[in-house]
Amino acid sequence: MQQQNSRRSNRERSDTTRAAILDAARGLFVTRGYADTSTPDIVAAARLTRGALYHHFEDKKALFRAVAEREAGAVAISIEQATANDLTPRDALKVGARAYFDAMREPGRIRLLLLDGPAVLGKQEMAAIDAANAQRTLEEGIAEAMAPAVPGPERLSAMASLLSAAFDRAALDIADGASTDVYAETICTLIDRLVSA
Amino acid sequence: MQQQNSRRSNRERSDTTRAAILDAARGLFVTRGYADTSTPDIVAAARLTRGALYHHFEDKKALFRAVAEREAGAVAISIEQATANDLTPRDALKVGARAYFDAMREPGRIRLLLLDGPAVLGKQEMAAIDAANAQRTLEEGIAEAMAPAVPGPERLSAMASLLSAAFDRAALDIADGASTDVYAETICTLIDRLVSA
DNA sequence: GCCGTATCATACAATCTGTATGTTTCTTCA
DNA sequence: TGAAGAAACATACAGATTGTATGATACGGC
Repeated sequence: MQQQNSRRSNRERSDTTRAAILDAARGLFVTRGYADTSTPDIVAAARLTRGALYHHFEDKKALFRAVAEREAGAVAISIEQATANDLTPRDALKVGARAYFDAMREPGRIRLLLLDGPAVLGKQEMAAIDAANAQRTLEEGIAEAMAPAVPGPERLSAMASLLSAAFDRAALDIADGASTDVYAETICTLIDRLVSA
Repeated sequence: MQQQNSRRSNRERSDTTRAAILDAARGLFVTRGYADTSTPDIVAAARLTRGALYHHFEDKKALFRAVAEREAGAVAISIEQATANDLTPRDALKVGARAYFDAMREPGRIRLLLLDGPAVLGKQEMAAIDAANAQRTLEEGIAEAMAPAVPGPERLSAMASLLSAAFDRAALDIADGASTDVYAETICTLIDRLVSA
């Protein structure tokens, strides 16, 4: 006889508490930053205990990694949706940039992905999280847009990295009050001139 | 009767211990990162005690700020020296970029100024530290190089910010093993195309 | 030479992280 | 179905860290 509704499968229990911890952690990481957020505060916000946290995550850094991965995934999905229509490679770059700016306006993503992320996880790991596909897609986009005058792989990779850095900085400046339109236009001219060799 | 050479002025005492703390802190911040460096470790490396540290610096963050400021100042001097000769505005941008890459190869500067800095001090304060003059010089350089087709102040500021972000990313990638020459050339073409409106 | 202050050392309280251990709930299988 | 075992979670603990408060020593002005 299973008592009313208090009987839940282990999988179900794990999923809900894991999600609760992730949500609470995201909220605190965003408002206070990673360093100034304590695990007691996180579990208090999630109405749990530190036992649950350390059962689901190896340590505080692993929890942050999970939060950052989830956030980066959401950003990636937004961009994919925006560039799903068949566009010219050059327009895909521009539309993708605009979609990235819009996605990064979601409060907290700047701090999570561009400020705390690199410091907490290191540049390598952070790049692996969001650029696993982004870097490759960017390279492909640039290559197609510049065809047939495609630069060598090293130059291409460098161009993609620099362009992605410009995207990040644009998102940062926009979050600090700069005009999205001005930056979108500036990025567009940047793409145009970069591509029109 | 002043005992042999142990008599030093207060100013002298302060300067040496302050420098010792800064040096020790820099070394540890660079190798372990800000978060994984403890104040006991810092003062142990400086052969002092935490009392001295908290006498000279308000807290750990203030110490980091002092270290970062000193480092950013050194970078700025390197760039100024490199661009001191009278060059065309466009060449000044290119030479300055190259000087920046070289200056940032000094071990630890990447971590201090580009990774930990923004996370610990925030984007605003970090920008105030290194871009106080850099941003303005960059804008002037771009404006002169693009003359007479100078864009409006908003666009100009955006271009300078994006270009500076590209510089930073280039320094990061170079620190991760990318070729300095490839990135220097890529930055040069980027400048050429951006400027030749 | 003495008193106030700056410099630095030591001691302390509060907090946090990670782990170890205990308790409850679910799952499996005989 | 009913233990036995494992998973999920709570509690307790040890070590370390930060910032402050207090104490000792060296310097500076009168």
